Amino acid sequence: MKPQKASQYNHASIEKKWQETWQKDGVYTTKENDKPKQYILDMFPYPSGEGLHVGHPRGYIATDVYSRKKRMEGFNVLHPMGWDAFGLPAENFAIKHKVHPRVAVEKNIARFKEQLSLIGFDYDWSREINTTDPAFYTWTQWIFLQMYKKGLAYESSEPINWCPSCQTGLANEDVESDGTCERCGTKVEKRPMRQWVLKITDYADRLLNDLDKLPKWPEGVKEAQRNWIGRKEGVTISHAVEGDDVVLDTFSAYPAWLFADTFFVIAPEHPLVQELVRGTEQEKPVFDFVQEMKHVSEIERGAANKEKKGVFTGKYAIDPINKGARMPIWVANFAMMGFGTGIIRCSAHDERDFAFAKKYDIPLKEVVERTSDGPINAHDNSGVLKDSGPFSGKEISETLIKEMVDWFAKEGYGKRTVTYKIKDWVFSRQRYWGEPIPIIHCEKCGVVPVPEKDLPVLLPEVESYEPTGTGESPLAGINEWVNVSCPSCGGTAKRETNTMPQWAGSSWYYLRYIDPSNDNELVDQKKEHHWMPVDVYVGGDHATRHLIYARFWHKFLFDIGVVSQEEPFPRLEFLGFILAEDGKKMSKRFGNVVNPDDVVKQFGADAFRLYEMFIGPFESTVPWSTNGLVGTYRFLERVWGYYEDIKTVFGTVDKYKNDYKLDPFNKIIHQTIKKVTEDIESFKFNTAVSSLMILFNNLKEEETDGAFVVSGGGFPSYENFKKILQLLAPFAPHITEELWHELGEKESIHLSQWPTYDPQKVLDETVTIGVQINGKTRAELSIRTDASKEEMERAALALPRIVELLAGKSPKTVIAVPRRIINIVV
RNA sequence: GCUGGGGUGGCGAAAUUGGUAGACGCACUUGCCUUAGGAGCAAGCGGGGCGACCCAUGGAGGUUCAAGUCCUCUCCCCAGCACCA
Repeated sequence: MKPQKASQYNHASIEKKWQETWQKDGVYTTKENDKPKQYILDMFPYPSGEGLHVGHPRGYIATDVYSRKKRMEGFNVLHPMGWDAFGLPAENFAIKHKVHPRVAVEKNIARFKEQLSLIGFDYDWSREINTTDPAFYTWTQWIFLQMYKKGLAYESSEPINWCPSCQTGLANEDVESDGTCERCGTKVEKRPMRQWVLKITDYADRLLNDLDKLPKWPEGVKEAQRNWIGRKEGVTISHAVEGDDVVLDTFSAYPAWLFADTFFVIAPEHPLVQELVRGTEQEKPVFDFVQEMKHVSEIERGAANKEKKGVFTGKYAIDPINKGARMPIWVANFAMMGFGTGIIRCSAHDERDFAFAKKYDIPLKEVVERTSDGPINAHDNSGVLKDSGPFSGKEISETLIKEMVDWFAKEGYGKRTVTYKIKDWVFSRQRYWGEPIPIIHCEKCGVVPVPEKDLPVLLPEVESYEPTGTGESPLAGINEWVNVSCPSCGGTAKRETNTMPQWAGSSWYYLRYIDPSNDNELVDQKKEHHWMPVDVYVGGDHATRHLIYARFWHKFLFDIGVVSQEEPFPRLEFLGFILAEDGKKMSKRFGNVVNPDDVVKQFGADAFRLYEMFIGPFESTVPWSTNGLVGTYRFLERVWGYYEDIKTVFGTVDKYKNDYKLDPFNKIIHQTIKKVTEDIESFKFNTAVSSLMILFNNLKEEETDGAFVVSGGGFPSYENFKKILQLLAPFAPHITEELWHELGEKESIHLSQWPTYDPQKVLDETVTIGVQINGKTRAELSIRTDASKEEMERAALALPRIVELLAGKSPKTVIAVPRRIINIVV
């Protein structure tokens, strides 16, 4: 019998002890040295008032495992953590509870840190950063000024998205596809107002093309960015209007139907509409329609099944393509000012246009043989063109579309044009809790940037954080802050009172960790060159927002010589969420939140960490299961119990170390070293954990046949047992540290050298393979790994079971694949 | 509608990238121990059949000695984008 003992595994005391020791000894402090570097980064959190639930730390645990392993492999590891603390939630909390947002943020950060510390992370807290720290945001403002100098930050008064609840303007990226505010779910309105805008469109092509240089990004994220950038090549065609000086421009990326187009529609808010109808008898009906449309938001108008409505302007445009044809011009709800030119050439082949034409009896022309009733849809790339000039008789294809674009441009029907879905980044917010935009408005000089020596422009104290709702930020009310003298002429001037959006700080924060106390420059060039790029960037969400903005800023910083690479994050690991046990999103609202503090208290940080890595593939969304966690807890109890057994059997560690010469588990240990090493590298943590479990299951079963035999189990050698602990150390840092020291080690296991495997020892000398007859497995064969095909065939045909089944029939062929399979075909 | 990712036991999932499908964990069943708290040990656990066997990776075809994996068609689920001109 194996010695039976109650487990002495006391996670609470072990974990507390080592967390304190690691901190005291500065085990995880990153110092500059000559070792090869690894910069491992989490998307830093927004410290909300709700605290963490068990879903949040999944990514942090992954980077923790990865960075611990890298450190043990001899890399100089930078694994920092910080806080993305500007933004609306803290401000709303502050308004509600009448405290300064800074106070709320400090409290939340303290709470987050406390929760994180219980889990035993290896963050280098000496590099902690906070986007609301003036020493940090001075550089956010500095980058803005550099963009301003390069003409990439400009003022605009175009109508922008306005959230009536948050009372601030928003970027397109902050609006959900159903037209609601990403923060609060309120319907977003269009509202003209003065704002600061960053010219991200200047970088659109590079942001798009360089995605191809990121092979280690998930395809889905890259595709989302491509869609968001939305680059389209096509032709812009200009049309003269009969009896008018007006020219109508239309854009087409799909010119297959240009010969079919018979009418125009213009967006109601298009300025040309007024010109077209001024003084005509259509002026009144058109004006009424435009007024009506003003009350309907663009998003509502865009709802897929919205009825098509419009009014005839009474005017005709001349079609240069179908020589001189007269095309009636309509104003219609389905044309959008924000898309293309706001004017559409319409044909029978577009579902929308078709429905509209039928409703108002507008003549149509078809350029494709029809096979069914109703519209022939654009973009299905099928059909043979007719009545289409030189393209008649040609089959529609992607190549033909490209040819047509070229032809229309070459023949002078239109100009080649590229359009983008991505719009310039609306960068001002009419709220308090953000970085002040470092600009001064002078009566005489106009817009004057704050001189760099005057940075940071500190966010002033204010009586009320309430948004004013007038399109001015609460800062506008602080006269002593707003009124300044112009840095250029000394005359009276006013500060810009808009603040930056939440995304500002996160667009460059990863550079700050490199040199967190550097107040002289954004980042020391030499250190930047040493640490960048980030080797692994881990996070979820933000496929298009943060990850596009950060790439944009980084490219800009590259252009002005501050950073040395064009892309900040060559490898991105996207993580899946953890749902509640009921399969729903974990949320206070559903009352299904599991708190990591409770889990850690009951089962310990190690079991929690191990479970979060074991729960499923890192990138997939999976439901939480406290029962599943019990499994990893039991596993750690077994690990602990295994050490207890060693002590019981050998008496002392010294005896185990010096007198025990057997090692029945050498092979599987080497196999596990290989598996765990490779799996951590490729973020396959679930199978790494499973291979460690398999290893321990085997340790139990193996028999030793010499001295120190415990009936029912043998032990690995002292050295090999330490290797096993090392493999487990990144996942379960506390229990392994404790046992490591129990085994007589003085240094931290986390600073020890990662075990390597001997490729020779990984190979089995025999394998069990399946023997199939006509592709169906009928027997098993245990054979030497290096057996030749002939040997395998002979051995398989000699198996009694096979002889019996063949019943004298001779096989047609035998396929023997060494170390894989034997298939006998009869 | 477009794009991306998926559909494998009761559940979370593995599968050497074309080679014995279901590793590992949970749940469950049986037995031992008789156990204070999600304890331990042994055995079992996709479905059907007493059986040798048969059927099984959303569905239907195909390629192959061999398909969860490759090809064609098709049906669902999740995410992002969408009256995109």
